[in-house]
Amino acid sequence: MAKTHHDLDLKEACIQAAREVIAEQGVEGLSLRDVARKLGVSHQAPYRHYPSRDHLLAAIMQRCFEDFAACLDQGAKQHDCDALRGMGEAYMRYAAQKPLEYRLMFGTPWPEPASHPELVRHAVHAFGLLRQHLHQQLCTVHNEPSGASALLAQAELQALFIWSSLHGLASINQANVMQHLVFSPGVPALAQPYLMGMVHSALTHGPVQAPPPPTCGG
Amino acid sequence: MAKTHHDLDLKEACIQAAREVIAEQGVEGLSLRDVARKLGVSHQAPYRHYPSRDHLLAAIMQRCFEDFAACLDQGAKQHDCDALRGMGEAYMRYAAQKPLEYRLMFGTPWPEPASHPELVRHAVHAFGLLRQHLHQQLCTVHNEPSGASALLAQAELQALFIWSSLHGLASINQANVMQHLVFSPGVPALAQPYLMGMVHSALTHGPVQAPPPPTCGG
DNA sequence: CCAGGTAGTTGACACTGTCAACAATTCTAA
DNA sequence: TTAGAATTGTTGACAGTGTCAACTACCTGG
Repeated sequence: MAKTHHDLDLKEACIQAAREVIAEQGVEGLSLRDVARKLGVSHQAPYRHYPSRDHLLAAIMQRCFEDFAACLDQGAKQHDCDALRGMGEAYMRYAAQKPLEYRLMFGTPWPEPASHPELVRHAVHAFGLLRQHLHQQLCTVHNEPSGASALLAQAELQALFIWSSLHGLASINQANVMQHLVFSPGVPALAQPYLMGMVHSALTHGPVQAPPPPTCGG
Repeated sequence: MAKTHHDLDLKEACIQAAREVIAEQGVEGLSLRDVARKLGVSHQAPYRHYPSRDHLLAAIMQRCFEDFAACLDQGAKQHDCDALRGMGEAYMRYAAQKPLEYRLMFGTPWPEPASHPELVRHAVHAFGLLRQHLHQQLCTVHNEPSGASALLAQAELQALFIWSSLHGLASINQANVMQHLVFSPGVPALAQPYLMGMVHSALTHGPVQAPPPPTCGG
């Protein structure tokens, strides 16, 4: 009885076990055979449920994106007087607390995307949360209907800017270079609030337009 | 004659060949045995010059950081009426033109850093260029001696902000998610100049300080 | 009772990084 | 000049991986 059913489906158990391995050793340390051993089944058993290692990885990444989006959503609601800041802090919290999952989502070359449309859907959804929020906010401020496409484009630019800054800091924070840079005292702790203040400032004041590149004197 | 000397040292030829493989297939596709085959030597020959695959990788990453730093330097000099913008554009150009090298430097888990101090040195140097430039600029503006430590800390915060934004955008641009996001027309092309304008704006106006988190109403 | 599908097993293959032992070449010192 | 040592490269092995193919146990519908 217990031998055939592994108390969960093997399909689900694979994801579970693989996520544990990844959370301990990172993606590079994940091998299907390890997962199989961990579950006490033969090295080919997982292949009954996932056609290849990449498919299992895709399934795991999908779960991570779900978690991540939920985390952003919760951050936005919790900090509801400034939902944008709430999302931003939730973003950085997730990256700090689950560095290997974060790396898996944003730092690992994806498996063939064509064969994993579900994964793409979930990934796009997470970005959509940010874009949607910014769009709505812009429409409220400008007092225009939410169909205005100029505002949508602007919201997308803002979203890309915010996303870039946050992702950049998160990514740099867990990069190995960071541990070897020597900063003035207090700088590492101040980096995140400072960056969020700068982002806020840029959103408030708008961009400074670039001077035309060829001639330098203005 | 040619058989023993491979017209370059084998040591150098390994780096060369490996960089080609990486530029074609990425780090994941790199195998020492492939390199050896490509050079027409036995699969163990590279081991005479690099104790392990990681050591070869470290040597390659070091070269990439040298190239990268040189690229930033040149960008700063070329665009000398606004050296900061020059560096920024050089940064993004490098990331766009050599995505796999960029990924190798900033997106790959490093080999044991303790055993590769040279690599660390070169990596730190690239960041130092940015920090140093900002520090100097701040000192000029504030008319203070360049030993002032408060200004150094501020320069470091600015450097981290700039670096985060640029790295974030570069990283997102080559992330697989990006290809599947649907944007309003013109947005992808505008993303980089917009972001640089926002960064410029934030540097001009300074950060907006975060409200205290616990109570929301101001 | 039996055919067929599902889930899991065993065994093989090509590939990887790495260790050990061996050969050839070059350098060095008497 | 020559003997020994060091450098450099080769061959062969081992454990590990992902994956294909063939085989077995089970459960289910007719």
